[in-house]
Amino acid sequence: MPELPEVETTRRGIEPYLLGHRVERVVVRDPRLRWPIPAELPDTLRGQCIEAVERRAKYLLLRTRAGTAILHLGMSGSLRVLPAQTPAERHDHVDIVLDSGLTLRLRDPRRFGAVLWTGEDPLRHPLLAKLGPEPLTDAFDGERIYRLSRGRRGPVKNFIMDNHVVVGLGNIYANEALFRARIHPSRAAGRIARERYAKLAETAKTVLTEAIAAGGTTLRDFTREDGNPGYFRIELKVYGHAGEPCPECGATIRQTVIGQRSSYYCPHCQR
DNA sequence: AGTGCGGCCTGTCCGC
DNA sequence: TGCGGACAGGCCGCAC
Repeated sequence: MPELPEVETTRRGIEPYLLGHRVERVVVRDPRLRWPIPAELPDTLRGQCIEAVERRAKYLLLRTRAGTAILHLGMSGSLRVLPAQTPAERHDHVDIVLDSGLTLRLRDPRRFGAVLWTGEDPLRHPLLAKLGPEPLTDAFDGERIYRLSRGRRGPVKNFIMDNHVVVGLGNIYANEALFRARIHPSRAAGRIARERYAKLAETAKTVLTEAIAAGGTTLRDFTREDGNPGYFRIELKVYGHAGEPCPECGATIRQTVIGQRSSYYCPHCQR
């Protein structure tokens, strides 16, 4: 599923094809995403020039003078840039056709994604207004999460995956960041020292930065039919490695369920 | 306010 | 070989 690094790589991949281009038409083949695609979106977006392609958390923002399209890829969504006449396949739900003859095509088999529209400041949109800081900015640091964590009794893994605390730490990168910080995923968030949170903020930044860099080096050609976003081949040290030896100490990596999510950790390194 | 969890979806994999 | 069922997962929104 697209996590923050994939979304950021997608943003960088599609941006050159969108920026400064006018929307010729919008084709909605299936409006049934997480929320229905607003019926008026095609008419509203048509004729608009795309002035910016931004990302906030895992939302992509296509800014125009009239308003902003808000896209989310959910778990299975992907965006590609194709010649507009390329036949749509199964699960290709939306086309944003540009004056260049290319189209931005959204595919989302599981339809957990979203395409919304707002005429106001998108950062004030209900879905975005209460989000925590971006993980790769100075607003996210150990001090902040240490403060927010006081009194929290739930597992630290749930805590750092909470979008009000920090955005963009999905299941995979939460597992990896906790491993690198040597923190046990089910430890109560409120019972972790300040210095350990400083370390966690640092490892979270590092793992996300590495993943974005990997996305850059393996950058798919977004204009190609097979330019299909997938997992980045960064080296995941614990995620998906249950039963294998820990790369640090050789103990067997364990898998458990925390907050209804698969969690991987080294029982020896992580406390 | 914090926490837990149901629900939305479909492709993939497993066991029978 | 076919088929049912479990599983995966972001994240909203509700219940406690």
